[in-house]
Amino acid sequence: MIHVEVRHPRLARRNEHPADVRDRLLGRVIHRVGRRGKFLLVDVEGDLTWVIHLGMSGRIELAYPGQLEKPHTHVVVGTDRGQEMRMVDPRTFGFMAVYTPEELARSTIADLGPDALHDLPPTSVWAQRLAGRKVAIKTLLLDQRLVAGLGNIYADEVLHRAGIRPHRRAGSLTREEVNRLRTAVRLVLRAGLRWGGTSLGDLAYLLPDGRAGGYLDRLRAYGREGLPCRRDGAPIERTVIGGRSSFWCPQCQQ
DNA sequence: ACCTCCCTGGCC
DNA sequence: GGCCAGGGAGGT
Repeated sequence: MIHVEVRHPRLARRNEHPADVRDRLLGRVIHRVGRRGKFLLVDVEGDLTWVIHLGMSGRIELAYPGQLEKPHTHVVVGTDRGQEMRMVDPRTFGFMAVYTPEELARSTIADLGPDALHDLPPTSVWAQRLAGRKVAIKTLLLDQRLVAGLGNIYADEVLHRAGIRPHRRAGSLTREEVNRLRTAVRLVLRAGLRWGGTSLGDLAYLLPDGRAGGYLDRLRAYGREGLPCRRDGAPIERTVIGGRSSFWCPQCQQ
């Protein structure tokens, strides 16, 4: 059984009535915790789905009541087991929502694509969905409706691994390139997980035990403007695509 | 298929 | 002071 205290109403903004987050979860039992892409999906007693997204700067901590709270602790979830879950989010781009089945079906969660790690579509499906599209492939990789889970860092890493320029029109990719892209998604995400994810300089993201993830030192493109490409030594370039910084190698990415 | 906005904090 | 930042939605 849980009880929720939402201290910053902005984090409950996705519910029509922000108080629903507290009221609908009060005294309920959690049945199952799942994930699709970057969305945490929790099945709650009473046919409710509790959706949690960390946005850019959100993190979840476990603590015991009374332990010193970090700044920007905006939601506290108490349990009958003593431990509490705290959502800390300086920029408040994260959110929590509690949906009925009807609300869930109307929400953007319903449009989420297959999870990039566990339900990666076959190359033929990728090819179909890319065909005729004029949008930059980088933009499409970030569109969670195609495949759910890639963010700005991993999109750049995937494109570097696949040897494809981020500005390429999605529809211009050959079957061979689509296949390389799909393979790269698996490789890059698994490597990222194996190394504990990408903790950047600000250490906003850390592993649950407080250590920094080690993938930053293994990045091949993201954040490496002017540094030598780890495949061929050419200096990595930075451009803006769809409003997001994009890093790529002008030599090994076509 | 683009832009802008939502926020706070860190860095130059 | 201005610029930048792991994301996503909404409007043109």
